[in-house]
Amino acid sequence: MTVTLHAVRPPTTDTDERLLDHALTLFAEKGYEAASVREIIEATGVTRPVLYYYCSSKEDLFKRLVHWKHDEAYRELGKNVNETKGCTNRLRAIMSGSFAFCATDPRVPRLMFQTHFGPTIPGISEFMAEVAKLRFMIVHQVMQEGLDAGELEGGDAASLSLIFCCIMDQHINVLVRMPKPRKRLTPELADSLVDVFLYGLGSGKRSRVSLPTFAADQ
Amino acid sequence: MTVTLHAVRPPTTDTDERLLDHALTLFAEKGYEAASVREIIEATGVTRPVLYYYCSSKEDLFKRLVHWKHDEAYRELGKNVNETKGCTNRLRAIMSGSFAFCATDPRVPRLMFQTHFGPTIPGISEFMAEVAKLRFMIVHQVMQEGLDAGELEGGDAASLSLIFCCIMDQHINVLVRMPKPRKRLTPELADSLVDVFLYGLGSGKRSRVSLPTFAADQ
DNA sequence: TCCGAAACCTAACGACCGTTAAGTAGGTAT
DNA sequence: ATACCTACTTAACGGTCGTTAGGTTTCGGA
Repeated sequence: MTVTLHAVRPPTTDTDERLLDHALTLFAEKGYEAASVREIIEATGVTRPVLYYYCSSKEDLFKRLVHWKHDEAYRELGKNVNETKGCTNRLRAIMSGSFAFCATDPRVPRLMFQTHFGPTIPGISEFMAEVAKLRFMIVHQVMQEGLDAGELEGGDAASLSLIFCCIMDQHINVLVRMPKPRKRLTPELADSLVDVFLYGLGSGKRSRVSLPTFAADQ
Repeated sequence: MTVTLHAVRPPTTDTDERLLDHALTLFAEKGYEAASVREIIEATGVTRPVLYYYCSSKEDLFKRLVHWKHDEAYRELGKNVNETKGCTNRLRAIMSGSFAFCATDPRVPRLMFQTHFGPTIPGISEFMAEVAKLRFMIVHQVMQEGLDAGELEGGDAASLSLIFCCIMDQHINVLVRMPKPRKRLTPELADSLVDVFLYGLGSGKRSRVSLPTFAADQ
């Protein structure tokens, strides 16, 4: 049981895709546990065994859905970052690119974050941690380059990445739950938040920040 | 149904308190929905009607528990802030005070954040939003004072509070899920994160940050 | 000594959950 | 025509959930 399917299986038929899409809507709205397969198949307009015809279980349905949407976002983000030069610009690309993707379909970040930050669900939480790690590594690499190039200072790449992701993810997480997230997750806000990350919000004389080392173990 | 009990009802008997404490453990570990009343009463060593003797429902059990622990933290935090003068020092007091409280009993932040950021649960999510707002208002007031005193600049009090809470809450949320959170949520890290908030992590010349206005409506 | 409230028990209730056994319509290759 | 695969159907299965009806013990006050 709970065999991880590493192979990505995008939707094959129209019914299949509608099933995944309605699953996205309901999972994003009520969470993995609270959204029942009965609701999903009812919204899609099919019967229950149809779902089990395309997916081996509810867990498999969820993973197919996340893979489907995540790969889309991940490909786009990676491309944007590679086309950009310099740490600051790359951070802006990550932040505004993520904002843009989340603004186009708020269901995706709603599902991602509430599953990632919500209660532990056996089989699901580990999967989401893996998915989140992929995105974190992009940020981590940009931070390391920024430190090596002398554009950043004050801590190791892991600490800096954590702070950056705190600001980015929580803004998405909070704003996407408010009305009209499209009006809130703007490129202007993204650029300003990168500025906050780089220069802070104090009016006083610039001080040298020195974060404690981030210990992965212990 | 779902009548909000505004009156706080702290534990009355030993059994009552043990019930709330084991509920905290299980809610923090598995989440509100996944932790069943059967598990809670089993861990406590009583039978099911005992739970319904002290609480009118599972939802009431949860709210009593959150009130119990939150009031404790809230009183302590408010006292620490009032004893401190100056925006920077107050922010340090909030951050390190929150870190200290969360380090003493990681179950509390685990329950708080996973319920607040997790999937919407009717009756519970609204309650948690109210609870979270109390803490946010403390931060908001300190930010407003900092702006008025000229210690802060670059945005309105709501935007600044959101950024500060992003950094603080997500660090708690992430670190409290890792092993030995007591070793991670240190006063040193708290002070450093306040420095990051004030001065940023860029090595370049100080730039003036200007966040877009935070619109509560629209 | 009797009473009643507080603190507990046993034993079910109905509702919903994820899942599946078994069968069928429709197209396609042999 | 027949065998076969895909895409679906009806109708249940066993399990867990939150909750409660109704009875028992304990014990301080009248």
